[in-house]
Amino acid sequence: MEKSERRQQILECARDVFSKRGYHDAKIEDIVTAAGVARGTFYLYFEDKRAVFEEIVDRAFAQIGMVIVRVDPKDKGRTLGDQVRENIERIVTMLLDDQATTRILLSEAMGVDPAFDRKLRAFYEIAEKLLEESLREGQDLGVVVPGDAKMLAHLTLGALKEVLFQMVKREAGYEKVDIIDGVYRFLRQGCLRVDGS
Amino acid sequence: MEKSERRQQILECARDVFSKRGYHDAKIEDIVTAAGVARGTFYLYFEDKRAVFEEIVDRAFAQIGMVIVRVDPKDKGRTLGDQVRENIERIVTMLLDDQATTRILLSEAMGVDPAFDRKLRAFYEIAEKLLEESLREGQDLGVVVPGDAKMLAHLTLGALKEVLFQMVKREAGYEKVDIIDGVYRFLRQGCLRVDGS
DNA sequence: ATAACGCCTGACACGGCTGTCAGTTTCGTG
DNA sequence: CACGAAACTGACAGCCGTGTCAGGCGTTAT
Repeated sequence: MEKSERRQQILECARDVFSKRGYHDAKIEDIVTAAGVARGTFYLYFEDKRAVFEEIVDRAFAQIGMVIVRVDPKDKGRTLGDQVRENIERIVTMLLDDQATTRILLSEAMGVDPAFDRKLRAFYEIAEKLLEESLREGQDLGVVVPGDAKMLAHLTLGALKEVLFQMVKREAGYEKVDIIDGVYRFLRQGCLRVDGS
Repeated sequence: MEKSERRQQILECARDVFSKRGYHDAKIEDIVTAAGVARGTFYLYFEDKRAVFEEIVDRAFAQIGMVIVRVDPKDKGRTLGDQVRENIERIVTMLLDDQATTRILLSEAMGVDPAFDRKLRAFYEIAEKLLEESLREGQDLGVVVPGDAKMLAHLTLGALKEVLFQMVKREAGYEKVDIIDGVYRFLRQGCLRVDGS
């Protein structure tokens, strides 16, 4: 078996094990057993446990980064709403496509170790800033409600994250299109229809 | 020092240590050092590490349970909107009041061990079911948008959780009232004002 | 004074997991 | 086939944190 091939195989097995057991409960032994190789082989391809984990997360982040497209108000072909919706669709599609990794991102990644936590936060902060800026632009254009853009970004991301988390954690069987639709409508109109303040 | 007093003291120190370092990175040594007692003393009051952690989480859940009040459509004194808002206010107040515990609940609790994870999920499921039912009632009354009530529950809880998480994780200085307001408005009207589907 | 009690102590044994490395097998090449 | 290189193996040493327990110390009762 070729070197890069084996590496990839171990990486995938590690991903599955992390996804199932969580970072701390995943033993190197589990990974190598899943991959059908000996303990030592693992260390030929990866520095240590944390290094594999980091690579899994890094790849996932890179993919997410690729998939987000800035909304363009001047695009005459598609409405702003469509563009937003398409972003949601691309993100959801990607995450549902590799559910094991998504499970890792959304529930196991935090609490690995302090240094790793910082790294994670740095990424989230970038994503968040991007969304926040977009929202602020949207406010100037009058397509986003006024108010603290940063908080709106948190609210939005939180809602999306939770639904996806539920989707991958329990194997709750939403259809992809239902998720996209549900999230989009929630962003457009919230959920309450009460009078008052 | 009295028994119950010491117990409480160790509990609080444990909470702080867990909050700062996360469950796995928190050593018994850290806890007893913080409490200014010897290693053995800890084990006079708690079965083991996991038992303290469980107690911290249990107490927090109990408190949350106390604080949620069912919305009553027949209440003539307060509108439904006010009642929802008051629920948000009570929850937010409680969680911001003990930020260390909130930090534990929102970021360290998952991934402790498989058995504990199940327990956590059970709780969330109850909270979720409660909200889901309320939303469904609301839909019958026409004060909640139509659509999958379970998904609306996830979206709502996710948005709330994320904002609180940001609040306690970074020491981002929102005012309590801003959070309550932000969340409430998000639930009432979402954030997008675009045309189309 | 001393016994009995409650509370506390910290050195230590134990177990589990990691990362290593000397040795083995497999592969490719002349 | 024979030889070197490359890939793999798994027993093992070392580490680290846990939970224990035999004993210490102060206080109250006799």
